[in-house]
Amino acid sequence: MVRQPAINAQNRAPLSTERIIETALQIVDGQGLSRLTMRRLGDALEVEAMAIYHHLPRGKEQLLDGLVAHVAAAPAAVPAGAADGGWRGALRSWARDYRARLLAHAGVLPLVVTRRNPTALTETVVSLREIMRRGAVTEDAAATAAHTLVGYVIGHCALEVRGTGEDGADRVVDWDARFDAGLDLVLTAAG
Amino acid sequence: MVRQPAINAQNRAPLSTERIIETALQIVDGQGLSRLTMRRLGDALEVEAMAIYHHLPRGKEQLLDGLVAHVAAAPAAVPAGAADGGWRGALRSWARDYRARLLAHAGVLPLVVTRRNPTALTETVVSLREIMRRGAVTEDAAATAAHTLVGYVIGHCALEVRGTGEDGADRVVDWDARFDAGLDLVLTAAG
DNA sequence: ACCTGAACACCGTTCAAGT
DNA sequence: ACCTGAACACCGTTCAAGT
Repeated sequence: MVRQPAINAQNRAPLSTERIIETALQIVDGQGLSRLTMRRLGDALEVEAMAIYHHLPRGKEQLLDGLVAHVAAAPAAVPAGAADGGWRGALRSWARDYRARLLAHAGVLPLVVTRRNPTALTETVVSLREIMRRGAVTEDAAATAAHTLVGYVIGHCALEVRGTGEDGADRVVDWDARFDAGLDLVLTAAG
Repeated sequence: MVRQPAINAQNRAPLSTERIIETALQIVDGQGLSRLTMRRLGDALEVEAMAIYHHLPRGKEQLLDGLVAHVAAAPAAVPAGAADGGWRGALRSWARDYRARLLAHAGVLPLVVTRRNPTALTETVVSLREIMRRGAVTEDAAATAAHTLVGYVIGHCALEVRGTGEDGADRVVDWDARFDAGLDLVLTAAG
């Protein structure tokens, strides 16, 4: 048995920014955003809370920014060649994936919505515009449609996690179907 | 001079739920959501923080719910007769007003997005569906379009306050124009 | 370099007490 | 009925100290 450099004297994996962010996301997903505290995060990492500051000098602000970057940065894949469904199909499947991602981490949605984190959503919007530009959509129309699409996806997810309850208590809303229907409206109008 | 029942012995207007909510909104608009604390709110109301609990027994939770209800509950006006622009025009002007409202109170946007507050958005969604039903849109299409529209408006506002910055540092985005353009896409597709 | 421990200035909330 | 004051169990963060 030679030494294992990834394990320190206390037999624990050493702290890393990535492990901190992932553990924080577990807490948010499991217990909600309000239960994410530096002290609890320290406990989950089996470390004193203050150790976190060594990896995230800006403290909790930086932690929350990291969470947003981790879930909101999901660029769309540019379809290889003339893929089936064309650029609309590529945008549709991106939108479905992105929605699934946001709903899986609904606790961070308020952060995604209002944290001023340029890089996180920027890549995503740029990738959407690129897909449309290749689909021969004019630059202006692509810019508008990209914002419309991202706005729709985020906004609809927000409605879903809130539950608008406009059908009374008993009638159930089929959110999957409703999302797809609204997505069709947006994609049909784009370009 | 007869007695002024609205002024108490300490020469202050008595506390009321409405005055509490409005003062809280002023703090959020002026200093941001993170600076809204019960103690600071008490200071602004010239009262001990604990006095607030007499009017809002559920404490800060109830306070935040009140803020959401105050800014997010804005039903659309049903157009009198066959107004100019028809139902699309009514929805368009509602959307513009609603956006202005959300941007004026951007600090509460994260609360609007994720607080489980049925009544606040429910009235709004119902009023939108009602307008479309009168415009001879089928019930299913109206339900979908209402969610699409509200989702778009909220999501777009979220993008605006974040600032996606996808055009680099110098090129400025005309958010007003972009919102209107996206709104046209959604309204054209609806019905 | 990486982590700890004690300390500071805050939080939200309870509860008994005042008027 | 309405508000106060002290107290409790938490926060995020700084800073000197340990290894």
